[in-house]
Amino acid sequence: MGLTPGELDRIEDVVASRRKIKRGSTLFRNGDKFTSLYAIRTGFFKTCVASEDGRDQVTGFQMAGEVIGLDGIVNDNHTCDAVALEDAEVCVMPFDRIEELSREVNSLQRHVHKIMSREIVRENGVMLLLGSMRAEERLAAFLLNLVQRLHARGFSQSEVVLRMTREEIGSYLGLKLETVSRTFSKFVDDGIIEVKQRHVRILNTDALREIVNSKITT
Amino acid sequence: MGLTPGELDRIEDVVASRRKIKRGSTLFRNGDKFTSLYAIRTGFFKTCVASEDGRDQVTGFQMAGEVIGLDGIVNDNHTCDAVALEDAEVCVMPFDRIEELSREVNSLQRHVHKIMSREIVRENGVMLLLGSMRAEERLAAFLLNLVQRLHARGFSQSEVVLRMTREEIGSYLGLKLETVSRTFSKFVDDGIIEVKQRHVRILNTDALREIVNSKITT
DNA sequence: CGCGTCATTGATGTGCATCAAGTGGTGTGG
DNA sequence: CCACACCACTTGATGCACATCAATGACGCG
Repeated sequence: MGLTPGELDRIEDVVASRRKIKRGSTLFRNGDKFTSLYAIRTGFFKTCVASEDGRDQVTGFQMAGEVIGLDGIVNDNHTCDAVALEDAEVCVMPFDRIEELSREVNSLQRHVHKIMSREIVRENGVMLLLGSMRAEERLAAFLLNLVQRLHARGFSQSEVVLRMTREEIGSYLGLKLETVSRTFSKFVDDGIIEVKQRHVRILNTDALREIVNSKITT
Repeated sequence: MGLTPGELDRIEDVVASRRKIKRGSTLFRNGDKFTSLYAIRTGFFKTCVASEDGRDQVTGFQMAGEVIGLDGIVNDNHTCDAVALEDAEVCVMPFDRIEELSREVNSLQRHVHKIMSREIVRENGVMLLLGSMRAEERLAAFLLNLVQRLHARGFSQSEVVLRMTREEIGSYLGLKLETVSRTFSKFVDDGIIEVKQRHVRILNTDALREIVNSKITT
């Protein structure tokens, strides 16, 4: 990332400790005091927000190398829950330490800004998805995004083991779990993917891509 | 905001110039090189993203005192369009200058982080809206949010002049313009608001609030 | 004054939600 | 080691909220 060895040392300084989170338990919850950002070392998380009346929305799925907790900065309180979907380990990075160090290390400062901006852009994309896409388009976009991120981490481009339930996928995509299930089945019928439980194999990436950007085509 | 006079001087230093934008023209566009953030002095903007196939989604409406351009940081390119919905003026704040100064002025650094985090939290809320609310709930939430922000700027709590078309509201809320129009009409029938063109008067704020958080009630 | 843009309202269609039944995989305790 | 219970998932039948299509009306601007 273009850092001098000296800078690298400083960056490691932002990690105060590590923390293990069991599958199903939360790293932080809505209302919790904000102190730190968390870099995921291993494992898989979802973040979700809830409204007073009990509605619930998954706002993202995060994997190794990604940072969560940015929502807490503005009010010194977290506004969403971060739940581990499998046993996980995170680096705890106290935010005041991050701010302190990023005053000295330009590249760290830059890095922090980019992480936050990237999250804003990602959410813009989700808004586009939720606001204007149909069920098939949403699921296709979801699958493509997932394999792309996994591939960047050295995993297969065509095989995914979903860490989340159909209901969680549905919540993220603004669909009901039955619709998610039916749409998976349709993709299978069309020969685009194979599904066995949570194992998904993508047979035709281009077909998925076509589904995503085509309002007209079935 | 708890700044010393010296710090205040430094903060004004981030403003390189001002720029006027005519109604209907863009402050920046998807693909434009990112150089600066913009603080809105006067006027009203929308930001919108587009997908390759021509789909279009309004991602936010911004008014005086708010900052736009954060989407450009991550890739040094803007990923959305910012369009003035009325004649506007912005402060141009070159981002490298912001980074430079925020290394020296802690409160500025903190401020920048909060602005970005606030945007992330706002978008989380929009995702909840798009993913789980019905048309009436969406529009009620939209109106409440709008008057709340206007009220914080010294305007009426009960009267709004909409700066955007029904279509733009619909795009933001994931609805078609006809649905927005019909929902306005329903609120009028129910005695919750008065509508005359783009002038909206809120007669019963509590009713709007009830609509927002109640999955069950009609 | 006439045209273009924006908004309203009605009639009809459809994509997804909802309700409901059944299957299969997994984990647990007898 | 098997029986049972539980949960996630699939699939079908039906309904509804919103989209779509279409006609008309109200401003505002040149």
